[in-house]
Amino acid sequence: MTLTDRKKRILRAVVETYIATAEPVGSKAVAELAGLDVSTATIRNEMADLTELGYLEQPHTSAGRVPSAAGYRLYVNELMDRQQLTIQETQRINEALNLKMEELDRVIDRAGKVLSQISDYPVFTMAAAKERITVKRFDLLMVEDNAFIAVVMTDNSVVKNKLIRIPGGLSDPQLQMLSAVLNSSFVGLSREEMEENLDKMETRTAPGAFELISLVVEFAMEVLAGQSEQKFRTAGITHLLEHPEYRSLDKAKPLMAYLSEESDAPRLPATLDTGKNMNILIGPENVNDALKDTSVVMASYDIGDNMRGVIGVVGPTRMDYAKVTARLSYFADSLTRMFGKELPPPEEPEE
Amino acid sequence: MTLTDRKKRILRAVVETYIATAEPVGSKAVAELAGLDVSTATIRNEMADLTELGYLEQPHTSAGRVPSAAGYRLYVNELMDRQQLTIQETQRINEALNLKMEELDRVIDRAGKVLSQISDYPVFTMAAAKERITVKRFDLLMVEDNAFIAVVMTDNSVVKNKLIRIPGGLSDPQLQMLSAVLNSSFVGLSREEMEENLDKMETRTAPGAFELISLVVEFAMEVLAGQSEQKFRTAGITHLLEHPEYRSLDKAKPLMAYLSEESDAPRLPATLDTGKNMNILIGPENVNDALKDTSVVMASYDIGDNMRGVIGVVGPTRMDYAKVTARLSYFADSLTRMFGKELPPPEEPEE
DNA sequence: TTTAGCACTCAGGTAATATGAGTGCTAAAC
DNA sequence: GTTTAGCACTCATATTACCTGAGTGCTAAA
Repeated sequence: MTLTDRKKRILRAVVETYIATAEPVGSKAVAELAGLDVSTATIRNEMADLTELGYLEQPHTSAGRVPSAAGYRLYVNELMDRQQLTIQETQRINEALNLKMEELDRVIDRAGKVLSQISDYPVFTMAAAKERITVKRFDLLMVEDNAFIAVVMTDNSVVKNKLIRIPGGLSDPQLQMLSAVLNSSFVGLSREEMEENLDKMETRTAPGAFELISLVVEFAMEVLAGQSEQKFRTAGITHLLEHPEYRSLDKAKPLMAYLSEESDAPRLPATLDTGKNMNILIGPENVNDALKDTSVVMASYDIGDNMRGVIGVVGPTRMDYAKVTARLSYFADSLTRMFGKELPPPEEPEE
Repeated sequence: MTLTDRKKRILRAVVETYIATAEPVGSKAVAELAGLDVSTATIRNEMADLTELGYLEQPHTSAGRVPSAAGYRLYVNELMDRQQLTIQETQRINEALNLKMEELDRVIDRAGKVLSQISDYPVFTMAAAKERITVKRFDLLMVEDNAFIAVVMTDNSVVKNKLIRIPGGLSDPQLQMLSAVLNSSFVGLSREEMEENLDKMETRTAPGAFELISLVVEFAMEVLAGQSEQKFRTAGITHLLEHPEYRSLDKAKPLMAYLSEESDAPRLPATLDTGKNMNILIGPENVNDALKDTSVVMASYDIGDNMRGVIGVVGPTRMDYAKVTARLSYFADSLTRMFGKELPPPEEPEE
């Protein structure tokens, strides 16, 4: 059972004016906006039907209509126009991403900030390794007599280092020995495997040597843990306060606390339909309690070989989905392209 | 001209009850609280005097009194009791700081988060190099044939690395040559000096070699820049919303935007009296516009040899100064001690 | 110098009332 | 069957008037 064309146009008009005004929409406003050339009474009848069908809701008897979650869903799936970005916006995005010589984390942070600015909603980002990562190689560099730098390179080309001090001092041959052990016994192992291996080694190695080895291996394990850990970051949370649904602090506080990682609730995408590269979760579709009255639009992108990132926009259910999805998908494509995947070039907006 | 003892006790009572209740304080409340055994009429006379002198203010004729900035100042300087921390709090702080194996940034972040939790106000942190820093040493490690890792160590013992790809590939002798040039010509130089040196070198070096050199030197310059840059971070900004002065969003928004680095205003401590290690700025004493109705309590601490950090608490002028200063000074001492300075052990609170 | 007493002020709460946008329903028109 | 004009009804919100009470300053007596 699909809706008549007229019902769809009316629903669309309701959703769009409600998104714009945040006030319940009456039959008169729809009559003017939907361009249907029928009277308000007809519209009222249609709106009554739509309410019956569960696409609209009525805050109280004598008020206009407001879209329900199902109404937004239908709008997002079928009714919404694809928006074009302005040239300024695409330039802004490209500038933000085209800075070279930056670390991955900083690029992602910057991306979140810019997306937040051009969408006027808070933005979150996450990045994590897709699968098992291992150490590809260890390097040790002597510094003075009582310290060395351990350099660990993972198979997703992340390089981390740490300055390790040894009170007793260390000779050059000792260092080479250490390096040999590390590179022969701990390369190609996952975090868990490293731990096992270290345990086995403990009994059949001289205590002094073992201590050295475990210092470096523990650092490597940390690096691996850091790679598979989900790094949740946010930008622009104060944009929340611009929307009337968060004018009351009781509403705003929990969500802001959640986003700024002051609450311990699990981080966002419990559900991420990996088939599609753009996901929209509307209000109650969110599993997480803090997000029940909130919509989330998110996209995923690939980082290098073995990592995957998610970038998403958070806002009231009355979110400007058309605007947000357009900007977000451009962003996600740009990020993927930037990290090396070849994609067809994005449609450039016309002058 | 100093105030009579009675006036001081009255002022103190007003400040403390106003801090606790956020409501203008009347003569009756003061009579009960200040323990002075005089009538409310007497108190009224004294409060009229204090208003005359500029220590108190009256929102409107028939309301109680509220401390002025000068009133808070006097309270902070002379009247305030030193608070003791509870054992739980000191344990909390120590736990938060005693995690080894963490990077500096993460320790500071964690410190901000915990301070915010135990003080119920937003917290900011900054860290920056005190003076000129230079590169102490370059190391280059070959990775496969067309890439190497550049490891840069600065004289404040920070080590950073970067994976550099060279499309053409690079031989081992070439790499050793590069390392020799870097270590002989760019060690001990500041960022600016490096830049000069690089310019000079351009004319009298083979283009291919120069390109390689500048790739690494530019990375080193970035590292140095990152060290002297002020890293401004915040934690717990949503605590703002718990205080009635920020119940209205018009008040809360600009300050939150400022703190979450969404505004471009210059970061905090324009004034940091480096003589003392604890600074309190009350309302209009803040130069920055976004902080005009806000108080800032901050402390500085030393990080290793050549760096200095600032950690501070932001809140309404009606801030619980006694509570905040006690916690903050314990924190700053702990941080300094943690980074190696020997200090007399802090007074442990009694059971 | 302190205190009791008193008239005065004024922000904030409560209740009463008005407004008007929007509805559903009916009956006539198309 | 569909559409529309008309009308009575609903109810959130704005407006207004009024009341309350905490707190004040001042005066005159202790």
